[in-house]
Amino acid sequence: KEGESRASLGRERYLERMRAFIEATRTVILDQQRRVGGSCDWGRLRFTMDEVSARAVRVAFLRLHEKGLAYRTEALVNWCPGCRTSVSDLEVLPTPETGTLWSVRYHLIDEATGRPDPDATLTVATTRPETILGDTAVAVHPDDPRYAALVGRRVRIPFVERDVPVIADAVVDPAFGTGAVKITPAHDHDDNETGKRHGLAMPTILDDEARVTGTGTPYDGLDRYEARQRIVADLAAQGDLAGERAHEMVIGRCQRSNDVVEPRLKTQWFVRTAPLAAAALEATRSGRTTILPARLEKTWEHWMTNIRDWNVSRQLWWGHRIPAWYCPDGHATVSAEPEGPAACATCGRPAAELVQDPDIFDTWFSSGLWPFSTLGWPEPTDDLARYYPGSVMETGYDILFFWVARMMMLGIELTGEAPFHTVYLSGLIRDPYGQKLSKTKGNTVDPLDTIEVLGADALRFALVYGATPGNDQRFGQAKVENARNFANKLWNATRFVLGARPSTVPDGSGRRLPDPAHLGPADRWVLSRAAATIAAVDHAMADYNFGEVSRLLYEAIWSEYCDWGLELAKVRLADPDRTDAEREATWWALVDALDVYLRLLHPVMPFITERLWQGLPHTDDDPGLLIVARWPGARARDEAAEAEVGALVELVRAIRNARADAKVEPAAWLPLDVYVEPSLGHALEGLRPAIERLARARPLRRHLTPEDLHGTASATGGLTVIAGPAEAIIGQPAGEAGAAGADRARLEKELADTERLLAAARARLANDAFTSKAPPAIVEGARASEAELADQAERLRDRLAR
RNA sequence: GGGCGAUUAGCUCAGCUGGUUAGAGCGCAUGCUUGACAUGCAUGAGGUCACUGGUUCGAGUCCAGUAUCGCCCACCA
Repeated sequence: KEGESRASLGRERYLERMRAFIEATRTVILDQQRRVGGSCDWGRLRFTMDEVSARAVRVAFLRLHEKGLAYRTEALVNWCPGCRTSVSDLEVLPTPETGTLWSVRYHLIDEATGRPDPDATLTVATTRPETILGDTAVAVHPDDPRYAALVGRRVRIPFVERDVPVIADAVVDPAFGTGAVKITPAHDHDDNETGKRHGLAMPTILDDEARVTGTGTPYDGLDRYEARQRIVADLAAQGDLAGERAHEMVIGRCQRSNDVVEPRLKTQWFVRTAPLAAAALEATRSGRTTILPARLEKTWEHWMTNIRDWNVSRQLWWGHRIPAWYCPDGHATVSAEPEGPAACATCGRPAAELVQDPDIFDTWFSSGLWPFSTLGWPEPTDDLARYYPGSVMETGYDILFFWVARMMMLGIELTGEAPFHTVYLSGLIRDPYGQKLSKTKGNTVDPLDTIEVLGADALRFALVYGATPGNDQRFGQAKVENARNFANKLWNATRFVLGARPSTVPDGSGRRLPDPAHLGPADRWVLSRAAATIAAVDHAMADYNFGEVSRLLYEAIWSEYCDWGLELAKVRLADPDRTDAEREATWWALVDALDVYLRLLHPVMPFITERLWQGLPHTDDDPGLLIVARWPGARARDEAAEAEVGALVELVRAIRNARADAKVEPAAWLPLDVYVEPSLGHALEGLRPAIERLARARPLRRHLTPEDLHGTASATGGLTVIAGPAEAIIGQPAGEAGAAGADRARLEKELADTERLLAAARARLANDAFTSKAPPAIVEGARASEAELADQAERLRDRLAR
């Protein structure tokens, strides 16, 4: 609630609030579930706070501690004064800001008198003057001639009146500021390292809320920023402020509270990451775990090789409490038992005298155990044996380090096996303007709102459709609408198929496969395209290319199955010349292909495919639920049928183009005749009714021969169409003249295009380098293409000559 | 400072190991109450694949460099 914080509530009321929150969340989820239907076993869906995973956390920590991989020490940690807790390196966000760089004069100590020399000064540059109070040295670069003589001398720190040495350290950049750096080992990561190298004292001068403390100066009790102002003013007053200027810098802010993080010395628990990271690296390098996309493996390598020890202590209240108990002498005992150890492991003091660490674990510590703690680890449960290690971890690349890295490190250490063989990293969803979704910007999308309007399948399909591994995608309503339209298309296609059942197939009859003996070319084409789609989808799936999977299915279902398959089937089903057996075969082919598509699409659109699939005829051994139905196996394609229908598609498209070009009334049914080259003639002959229907033409009583094919169009004022191995003449409706000229112009343009391509093809083939160096298959393809173009050009010329 | 990604149609994006004329959706234009679907159908316009150079018979694709945008990592006070 607004205005309530961990600090204002106190521990008990805080925890009470949190429990209430979780209960409320649970109510919402249950309510959703009730609306959607289905059931949920709450016994198996537990928050990680419950006793099962709590035990996993304690045991994990105990094991790490026993191996010396968890240790407690005073070290510099990132401290958020707002949250009053330490945070991990990853939770500190570097934020560019304009600050001030002040130059401050420190007075050198006159070695003779032991007093500061009023005239001899060393000027240091700092963005944080308040930390002067914690300075224990001034550092210069060892090779800096300006300061060579000063190394080893002492300067006086103002206000605290402390004398500190001038030291030489290569960390100093002589070109920055004055080339002299004040060293505050307790409040800066660099300075801390320098301090350790030189054995400097590390006085802490800021308390938990970032107020100055323990300096013995009047600044004690002031907030850090107030102290900064006062110190700058006081330095100026006493003439020791040498200058100030604006300075672009990067400041660390707390991911949660946005407060400026202060490095502080704290006694905390750490996990030694070097050996864990080495094992995680070994897993990826050996290929036992693969990171996708592969380029992110580089990032992973870099991070894992530069990782620092992990501070796991948090001074928060909601979380797994660290299972360490301390005796009055400060000995730490780690125990996996909830009530703690019976006695101090070091000195044997009884449990009654021990006090548990008040801190809790970093949330990613327990999350890092998730792949096995959820399966009952450390108990050797059946679930663990069966489901660990897992297979694929899918998550956004933004938590590769936060979560995946921790799961890998802890998983390998505690179970001996990497928790998954593949890490698939998806991109992030951005808003339509490319902005990162964020609550503060208010550009977040509630999926439930989208689902309410356009459906869960549409949302899911849209997200998968746009996904390329590791690449962000902009997300807008339009994409979901397109996916919704696709769902609608699928729905209607299924409705059509079910409604087109031949009367000779009894309602409710079991599933049958189409009888090959009675299939027409269009039917064989439908089945062949389904076979091709199975292969393509399998291939894309194996590559984790889910975007490609959805694109393949969209294309196959909409542009092939619906646009041509169903249209061709309509003709055949309505054709009085076909036998019942043929109509049945056609229908069963439609059902079969639809069944395949629904199965393939199910992972991407689970709800609608399930619903539609259940309405299809089934065999006795179908499970009745698509979600557990078999994935389609590989099938043979029918090259001949694909060529035949391919030619049909080409011809029909050409006819439609010609009609559109000539602006023939769409409603006009033109007389049509088709001449097909003998090689394909027979099959297209069988598809004649389909061509007529799809081209909106009606049959001519007399079929044309090659001889009178030429001449008919101009004679009748009709249109000539030449497409691949087929030619067609469509006649003008009576009373409409003038198309002959348009027909001629169109054919001339087509001839020009064809000749341009033909010239290019011939030039390529005339190039010896091409024919000698290109692979034979490519050259063959070029030859075939050249022949085809030459033929086409020849026919167009012939046509125009008459 | 280091590393990585992106740059393809007006917009959002595909384009797998280089191979004939570079694709989709949306948008746009024209026309359609086609007995599954107007959440649809048909047809069309629209691209020097950021730039420069290189490798190759052949480059959106490979290499080098440049520019712009973005992300990650990093101890410049």
